[in-house]
Amino acid sequence: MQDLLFDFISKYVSLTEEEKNAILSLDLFRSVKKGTILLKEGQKTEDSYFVLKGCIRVYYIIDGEEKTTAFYTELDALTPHRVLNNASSDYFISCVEDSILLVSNTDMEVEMNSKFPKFETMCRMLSEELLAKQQIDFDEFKTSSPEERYLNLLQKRPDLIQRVPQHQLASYLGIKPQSLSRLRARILEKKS
Amino acid sequence: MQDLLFDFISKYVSLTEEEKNAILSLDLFRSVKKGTILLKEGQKTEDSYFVLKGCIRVYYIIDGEEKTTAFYTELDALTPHRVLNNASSDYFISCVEDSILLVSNTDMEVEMNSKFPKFETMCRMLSEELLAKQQIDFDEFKTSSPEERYLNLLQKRPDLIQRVPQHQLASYLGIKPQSLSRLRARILEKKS
DNA sequence: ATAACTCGTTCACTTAAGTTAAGAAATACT
DNA sequence: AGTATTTCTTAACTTAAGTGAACGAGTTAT
Repeated sequence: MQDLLFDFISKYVSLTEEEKNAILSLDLFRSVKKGTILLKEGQKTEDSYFVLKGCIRVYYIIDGEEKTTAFYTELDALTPHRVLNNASSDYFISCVEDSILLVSNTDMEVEMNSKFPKFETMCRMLSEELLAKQQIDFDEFKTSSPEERYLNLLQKRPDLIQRVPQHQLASYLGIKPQSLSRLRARILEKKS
Repeated sequence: MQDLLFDFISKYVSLTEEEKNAILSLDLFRSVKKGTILLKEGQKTEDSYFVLKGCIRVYYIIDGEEKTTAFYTELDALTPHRVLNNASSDYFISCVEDSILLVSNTDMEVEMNSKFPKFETMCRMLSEELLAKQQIDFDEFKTSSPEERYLNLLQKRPDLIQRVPQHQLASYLGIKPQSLSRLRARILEKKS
């Protein structure tokens, strides 16, 4: 499990054994049961999550309805929004499956950043990469229809469609569960 | 114009006069005429833009149609996607108005990052902030209808609706120009 | 000044998503 | 096992967005 982490880090910077031990000594690994709510609406957590195994999701409750906006699976990093001024747009983070996560908080990061410049370099590279990826995802979302989004997801993250409830997937695609069912039936019809 | 830049930077790190001069000596300021295309589909520019005055937009051409996905105005930073493997999703950057931009490239950034740790800290903080903001924007987009998106935009960036052509705004909202016209008519009707 | 183009709006029609409701299938509960 | 709950699908109807076409206003070009 630790190897997964260090392999990931090695894509950005190379660590010495001492640095690896420094990270391990922070004791960041955490096992989380399916259904656990990591962050409730209104709470102000500064924790960041890195998924080693499993799946977590971000959702809002708007007019009493759950709206899922993101899924994070193996080797995905979730950095919180840290909503600045607007209090209304609060969200939840919950565990879709039993998962193994790496949990860090801001204080820890600030300390690591000042202690090891390497760490700051990695954080910069990682956020730049996440920003770029998210820009592409956002652009794709804007420029395609729900049906195209579904087909796109089928290509890029086929596992998600299996491991995640349909109604959560639906709002992730920006539609209602009923529309997703219909949309899938439509696609099957076209194929035949 | 330089003050705008240094005021912006001062939100993240404090610079000495020497550091300020180092930045100025890079000669990054650039005046750009309305309609200028800064990046053409297929080109591989590593330039980043920071808008001091004016407005630039990002768009794709899909099936012969322009799809605008982003507008950057005063004090917005545009970092390129640097599409990794997928060549098909290429985009354009063009000038909506006569603008004054700050243009930097990757080489420059790499040099500055290694020379001044402060600069790297600023870049990290900036990307983290941009990432968080974009996550919120993306979530809002996913969880709202075209009409809600328009009303939302009216609140948050009322200037955009004035300074940008309607058909560009439409695709930015994820709809066709005709739908935007209709939607606006609908809203006016409701008010009366 | 006229012609060509772009831009925004409107209309009629088509298509797809939202809504409400009902029922089947799978899961969790005790 | 049997009940309750959640999840998924289907259907009928409503609402809104997509499409194709037409029109006037404003802009650009010649």
